[in-house]
Amino acid sequence: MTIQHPPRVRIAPSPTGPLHIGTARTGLFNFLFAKKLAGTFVLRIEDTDLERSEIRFENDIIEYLRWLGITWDEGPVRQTERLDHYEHYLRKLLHEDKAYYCFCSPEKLEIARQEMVGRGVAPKYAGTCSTLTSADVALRHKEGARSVIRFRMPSTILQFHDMIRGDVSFDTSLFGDIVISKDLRTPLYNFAVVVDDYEMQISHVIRGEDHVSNTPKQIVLQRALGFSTPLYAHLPLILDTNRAKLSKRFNAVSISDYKKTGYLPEALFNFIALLGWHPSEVGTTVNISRHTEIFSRNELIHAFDIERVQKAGAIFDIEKLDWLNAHYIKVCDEERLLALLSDFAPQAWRADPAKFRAVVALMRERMKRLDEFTEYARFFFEPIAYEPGILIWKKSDHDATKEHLRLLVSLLESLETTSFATPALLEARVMPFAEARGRGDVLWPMRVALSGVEKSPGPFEIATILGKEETIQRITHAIKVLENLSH
RNA sequence: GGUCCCAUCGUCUAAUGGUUAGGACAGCGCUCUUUCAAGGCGUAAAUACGGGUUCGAUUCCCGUUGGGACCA
Repeated sequence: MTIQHPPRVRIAPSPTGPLHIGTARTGLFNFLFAKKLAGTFVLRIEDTDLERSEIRFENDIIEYLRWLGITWDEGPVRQTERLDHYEHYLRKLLHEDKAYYCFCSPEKLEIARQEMVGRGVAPKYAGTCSTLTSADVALRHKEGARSVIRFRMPSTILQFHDMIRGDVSFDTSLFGDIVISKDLRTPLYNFAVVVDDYEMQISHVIRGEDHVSNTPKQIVLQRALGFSTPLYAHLPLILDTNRAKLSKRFNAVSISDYKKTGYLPEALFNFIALLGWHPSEVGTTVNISRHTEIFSRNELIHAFDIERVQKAGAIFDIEKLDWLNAHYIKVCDEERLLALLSDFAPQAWRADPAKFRAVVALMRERMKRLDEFTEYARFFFEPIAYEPGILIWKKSDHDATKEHLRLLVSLLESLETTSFATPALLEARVMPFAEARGRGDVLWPMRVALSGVEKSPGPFEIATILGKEETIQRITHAIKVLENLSH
């Protein structure tokens, strides 16, 4: 397919909840599509549901879209600021008798619906009010009767082309006369979308698969209004591990949650882009190694092709996200990482900036998420407590361990402070002793004495950060602990 | 229930009529090693099923099964 003009695309989230991973994905694909083709990306806030829309959610959506690096060129445009436009087209449809007022009560409609479902028929409006004259309508309105506006659904087999799935067709007679607006100032979703997409000159509608059945309704509306029809692409859904639409009951679905647990935006961006899409191995100018899935923002933009997106839903696999995140933490700019960690490390840990920096440099290699830093790095900054038993290496015993630590302390005391400058330097000084007594016999208790945990970076890395004084103090303490244990 | 959509390793996917069905994550093994990670090397693992079309189907068509979405 060739695209002649730069496309105009949009995302249209409802501010009824924080930015959801699915909305972010739709936004991301629209963004990639627009950037690739030098098009325009519009952000539209669909806030016509006054009951559920909240400004804090709109702010959250905007904040986290930006955080992810999904930027738009126009907007945000709010539907509540466009009520005049909807009213204009509503009046036009009413005037042309393509829409009509319906006075049927919800109770009666519900009874009719139940009856049709009982017969195994697709429930649809019977058209009771479709024959009302304008005089009837005027009278009912004068009496104060409540009404909605329905669209006269034409009966046709409507076919449209989907950029991802190919041709899709629906029998519109199954829809019945749908409600398009509660009143002249309260348009419903399918109607408002049609007006907005037309007026904003949206050329490609890229949205979730949950909207496929709305598409024929919208196309019929476009035709009634004399609007052109954009091209459609319905993205497969992101699935939970139980293969159902991602739900907040089982997983974190808000982007803000991912930020809070320490995922980097570029990791999420990279990961989400690969959920349901993958660059072609050939035919692209981007250098895509066959052995990596780490792609920069620009690589993703250049390689993006909407027609290559998968048709089937994709399960959200957090393990892969973790792996990507670990990678991005490793290659993150140091100053930026230090700043990012401010949300995860107590202020007191920064009392000695050089020490904090050294700890970060060491721990960044083993973190999958930023929030792990809080736990992994704690022993560098706070008093440690541990089960005395873990000081003893599996192949050693209590007395030997105590003896090794005593000798180690005197060795360390004899060293110049400069020996603690780098792990390599310290290692050169201590290793001969460790070799003589058995590496594990010395290194294991040394490391545990310094860290208080069974799993940690190496003893020399820790000791050089702690410094000579603190190192000796912790080992001395460990010896005391062992002595108390034997009594 | 009706309508629509979908189906390659556990997961994300590559291969659009001809490949020993490739990669990534996770797993497992080895290596490194004082521990845990990381790294390096290696390994296991898939075309849902049944019919066609074709010299040849992961690939095209039909059906079955399974899954999902939407409408309620």
